[in-house]
Amino acid sequence: MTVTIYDVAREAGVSMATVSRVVNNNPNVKPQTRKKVYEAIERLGYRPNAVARGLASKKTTTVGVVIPDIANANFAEVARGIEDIANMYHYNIILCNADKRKDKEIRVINTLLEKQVDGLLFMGGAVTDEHVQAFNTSNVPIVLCATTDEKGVIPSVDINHEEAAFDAVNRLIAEGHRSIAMISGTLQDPANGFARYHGYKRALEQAGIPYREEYVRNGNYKYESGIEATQYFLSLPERPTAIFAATDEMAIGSIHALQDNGLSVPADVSVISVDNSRMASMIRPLLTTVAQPMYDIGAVSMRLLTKLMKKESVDHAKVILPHELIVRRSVAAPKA
Amino acid sequence: MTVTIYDVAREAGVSMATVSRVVNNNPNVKPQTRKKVYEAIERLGYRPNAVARGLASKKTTTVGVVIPDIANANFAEVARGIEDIANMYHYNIILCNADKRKDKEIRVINTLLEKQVDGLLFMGGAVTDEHVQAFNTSNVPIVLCATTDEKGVIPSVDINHEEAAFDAVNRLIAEGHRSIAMISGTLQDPANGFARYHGYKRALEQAGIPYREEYVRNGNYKYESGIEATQYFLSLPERPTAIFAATDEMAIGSIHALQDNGLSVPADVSVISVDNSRMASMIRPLLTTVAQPMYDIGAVSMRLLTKLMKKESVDHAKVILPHELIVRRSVAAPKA
DNA sequence: CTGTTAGCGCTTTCAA
DNA sequence: TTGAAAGCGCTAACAG
Repeated sequence: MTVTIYDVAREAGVSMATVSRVVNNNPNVKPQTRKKVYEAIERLGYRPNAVARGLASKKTTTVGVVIPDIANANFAEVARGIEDIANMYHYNIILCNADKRKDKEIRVINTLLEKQVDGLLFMGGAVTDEHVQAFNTSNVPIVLCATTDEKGVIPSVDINHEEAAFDAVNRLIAEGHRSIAMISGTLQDPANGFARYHGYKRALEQAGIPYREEYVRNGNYKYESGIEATQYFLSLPERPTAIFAATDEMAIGSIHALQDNGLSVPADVSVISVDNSRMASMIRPLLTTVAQPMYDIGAVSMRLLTKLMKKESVDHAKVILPHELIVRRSVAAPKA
Repeated sequence: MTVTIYDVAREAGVSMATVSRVVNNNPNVKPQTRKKVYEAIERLGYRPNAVARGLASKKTTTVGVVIPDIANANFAEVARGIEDIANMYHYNIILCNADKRKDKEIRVINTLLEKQVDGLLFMGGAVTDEHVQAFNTSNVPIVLCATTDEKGVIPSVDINHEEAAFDAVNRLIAEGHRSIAMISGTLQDPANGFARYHGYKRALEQAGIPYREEYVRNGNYKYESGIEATQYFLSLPERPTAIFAATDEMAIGSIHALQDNGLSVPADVSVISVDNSRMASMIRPLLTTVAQPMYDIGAVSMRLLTKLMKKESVDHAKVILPHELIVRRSVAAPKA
C-alpha cells in the first residue's frame, strides 16, 4: 500500500541506509548513487514518514504553541510571527487554545509533551509553580511569549507593560491633564491587567497627582466595557479630562461613549491606550496609543527557541522588546 | 533516561500489553491490575510517547490545517472553531499559513501528509487540479473550509458568497437606491472576490438597473482601499447614493472617506457590506452587513472531518451554511 | 483477563 | 562510499 524506504532501496538497488542518507542530504553519497535513488523515489512516489523518523531520531521538528485564544487579534499576530520564523527553520506548529485557564494550560502542555514536540512556546495567564512543574517533567526547551514568570527563571520575550502604560499616561500629563481616569483590565492578569494599572499609578505619583479610587474602572478588554466604564466616568460629579484605556478596544468604546454623549474627542476629553491594533487607525479620531510589537514578540521568541533547541548558548534568555508611543489625534490639551 | 511502557510493565509486574490496555482504557483489564498499573505509572512519572503510538497504530490524532493567514480576523475565527471541535474529539491541530500562494499551499499539504496527519482542513485561494492531485497522493480525508473546488468533488463547508452579496445589494435596492457602487475584492479570488461581484451584478440585473463600469472599483479587502475607492466614487460626475463593499474593513474605510468629505452616512450615502466582523459594531454609524458564520464554518468542517476520519457515512459532503443580513444603521433611503 | 511476539518506517552506529 | 543490523516505544493480533 504505502511505499517505504525499503521499497525505494530495492528499486534503486541500494540499502535503506543509503536512501536515508539521500533523503537527509547526507553528503557522503556518490552523486551517481544519489541520482539513482532520486529516480527511484520519483518513480515510486515515495514520501518519508515523519512519524517513523521522529521515533528513530527523537526529533519531530514540531513545536507546541499554547495560546490563550487564536481569535484574539493580538495573539493571532504573535502566532503569525511564530509561524513565520518556525517555517524559516523548518519547524511546524501545533497550536492549542487554552483560554488562560490554568487547568486547560496544564493539560495541553502535557499532551504537547506526549507528542514529543522539540520545544514549547507558552502564552497564557500567570505562570505559576504548577506550570513550572509541568515544564520540568521534560527536557524540552520552553520560552514564554508575551508573559513572564514571577521567579524569572524561564526564558521569555515580552514588552514592559508597566512602562508602556507609564508612557501613555505621561503623555496625557505632558499635555497638561491632571484629571486622568483609567479603564483597566482585570487586575488578576499580570501583564495587561496589573502591570498597566501600576504604570498608571506610578505616572500619577511621579507627577504629584493624587490617586482617586473613582477614576479607575475595571473592564474586560472589550469594546462594550469601554463604553460602560466611560458612562460611569461621565456620571461622576467631577469628570476626568482624559481617559487611559488598557486596550485599544476599550479606548474605542470610550471614544464612542463620549461622542454618543455629545462630547468631542479630543477637544472635550482625550483618550489614549496601548496596543496599536489595526483598529486604532480605523476610527475617528485616529487613536493615540502605545504600540506593542506583537508580531516581533512571536518571531523573537520562536527564534530564541530554535537556539535553545539547538543547544546554542544564549546570552540573554529574558528579552524585553521596545514599545513605542504612536501619536495620532485622540489626545489634546485639556480645555482651559 | 525516559521511562517507557516497558519500565512500567516491569514495575507493575505485568506485560507491556497490559500497560497498553490500561493506558488506552481497554475494558478488558481486571480492576485490580489496572490499579497496580496506574500506581506504577504514577511512581515512575510515565508519559506515553505519542510518536511511537502513532507509528504502531498508524493514527496520530492530529489534523493539518492550511490557512491563508492566521492574523486575519476571519480566518482566526474559523481556526478557533476548528480547534474547539478538534479538542472535543481529542485531536490536535498543526497550523500552517500559506498566504493563498499555490506553491506554498502545495508544499505545506505535502509536509502535513509526511507528518501523517489523520485528516486535512484546507482554506486557501482557488482549489486547482494541482491541489486535487496533491490531495490524491494520500488517502487521508480532506475537507475544504470556506472554499470550494470548481469540480465540486471534495467535501467542503462554506457559505454562498454570491447569495450573500446578492442579499446585501438587494437591501439597498429595497431601500430605493438605483445608483449603487461596489468596492470589490480581487476578482481572481473565487469566494470573496468573484462570487460577491456576481451577486452584485445579479441583484442589479434583477432590479433592471443598468450595470455601470465606473461604479465598480477593485480593492484589496483593506481599510485603505475602501477609502481610495470611495474617493474615486466621489470624484465621479454622478456619484452613487449607496456603496456595497465586499468586506467590512473596506466598508469602514468607505464610511470614513465619506465622513471626511463632509458627507453623512446614511443620510447622504448608504453603506453595506459582508462579514459582520467585530468592527461592524465598533463604528459610527453601526454597520449594516451580512454575517458570515466563520466560527461555525470551522466547527462544522472539523466535525465533518471527524466523521470522514472515522469512515462514518456522510449524507451531504458539501455543506452551505446560512448567512444573515444584520440590519444596523448605515443604510437608509436615498435623498429624494 | 493477560502475555508473547511481530512489526510500524526510519535513523544510526559499526564494519567493511 | 556503502551496507547490516539493532533499536526507537508502542499497538495489535493471537494464543492461552
